[in-house]
Amino acid sequence: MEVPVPSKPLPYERIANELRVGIIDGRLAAGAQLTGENELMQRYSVARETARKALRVLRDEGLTLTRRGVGVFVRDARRVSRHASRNPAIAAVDETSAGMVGVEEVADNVTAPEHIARALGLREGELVCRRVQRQYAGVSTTRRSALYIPMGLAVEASITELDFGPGGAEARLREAGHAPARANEVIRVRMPFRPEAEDMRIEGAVPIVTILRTDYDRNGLAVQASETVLDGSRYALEYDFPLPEA
Amino acid sequence: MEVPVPSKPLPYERIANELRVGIIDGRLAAGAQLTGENELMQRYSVARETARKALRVLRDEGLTLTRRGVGVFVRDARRVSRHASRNPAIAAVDETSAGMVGVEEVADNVTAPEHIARALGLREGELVCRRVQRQYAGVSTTRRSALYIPMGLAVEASITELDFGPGGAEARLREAGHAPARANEVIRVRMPFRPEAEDMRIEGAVPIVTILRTDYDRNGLAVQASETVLDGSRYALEYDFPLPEA
DNA sequence: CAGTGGTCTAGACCACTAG
DNA sequence: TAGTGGTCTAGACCACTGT
Repeated sequence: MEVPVPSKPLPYERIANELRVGIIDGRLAAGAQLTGENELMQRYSVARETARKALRVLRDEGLTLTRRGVGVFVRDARRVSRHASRNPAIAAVDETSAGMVGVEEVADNVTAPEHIARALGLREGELVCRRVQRQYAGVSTTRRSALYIPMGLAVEASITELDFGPGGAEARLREAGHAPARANEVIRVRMPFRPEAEDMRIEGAVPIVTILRTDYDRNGLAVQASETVLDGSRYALEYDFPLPEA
Repeated sequence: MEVPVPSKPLPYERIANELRVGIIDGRLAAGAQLTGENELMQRYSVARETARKALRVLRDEGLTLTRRGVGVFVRDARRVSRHASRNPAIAAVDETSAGMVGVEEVADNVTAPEHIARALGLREGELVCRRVQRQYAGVSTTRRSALYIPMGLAVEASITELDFGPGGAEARLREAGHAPARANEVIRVRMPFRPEAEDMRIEGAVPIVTILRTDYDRNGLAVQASETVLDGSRYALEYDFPLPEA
């Protein structure tokens, strides 16, 4: 191990460390307010930017959440489970956040984006029926998703713009004999870009999870593909799957 | 929409935006060096900290990687696929990174941590056989994992410390009639803590993925549980699973 | 209004890397 | 040694929030 011993922590590191243990060991519970910049400056005899830097470390670790003009607070680390095999995958909408919860939804027909075309086995430029959803929980968006169905199938299953009918696209596909029998999901994780974070009203340093899902009917035909973006701090993703024999 | 128009971007935002589009549209390819602090100061007539702040935005978005004394560079966004149903789940070790690749491994017997005991259906304080792995790719650790097997099963399957035999624990369990038949995985995403990031030699703002996996034999007995920590920027996780009839 | 965090400056010193 | 990024200071002004 050529790891150099941490020797003497820098001022901002020392402050960050002390605050962090307070959070992790529970002395500072979720929602609790941290010592502010001004008091940190006095208590540790450091300059403004140094106190700020310490607080920035914690925010970058996703431990805190900053409210301008108010203060710095410990984040709520609770998560909602998303079980991929279930329908709907997200059973309960985030109960942790007070305030209104809802889903915004629009539908239209577009030419399939490249990666969606690939997932659905379509040729470039083919039409798909698209439904875009946006889920709110409290003040922030917790989920954004786009569902794509090949145009031919959509027509066959009587799926039209603006109205997927009772039970959603699932039910229509089922009625048309294309009930989804198995699915594939590809998960990617990354940090949101700044404009994106604002759009999703993501606060602090929170990773984003993107899920590209493809559903197949019992004949192996790709019947729908969806792309979902989740606030990574609010979900736990769960999968159940069989293992191959050999 | 009550979203206020961005009006006039702040100096640091403007700099960050210009650099970002350069990266996203490909003018600045992976590995390319960005304009440094000093030149940004002159080119935009801003102070040190302002130029630094612009660069920090990109680093926080996981787009760049900073090498002290050298410069700021565009990250390589390529990922390795981890297919949960396959064995091993990670087919190819990161081909993108030159340099040595390897796995460090130690095994011992310990009392099961609480969440592992829960996953394996053990009572608190029961013994498990543990194997800890650490995978390197180039300079950085790309994976850390701990595998737990109930002591009783480990004995039955002739799994001992320091030597899991050819084919690993899988093969031993199989021979003992406890071949894993299905698995459950729970995925969580978060930002690494500072000490943790140093330990994993994670550079820049990169989310971490933790996977808690439990394998069951055909009788539904939990035969092994594992906890894996991945550098979220380097992997794409893939799942294939059947969907329920109803 | 007082208190909070957000941005910015000008200048200093340090640590690391390469040629 | 020259050039890079990392830390820190002291002070300024702004924007937002609550009372």
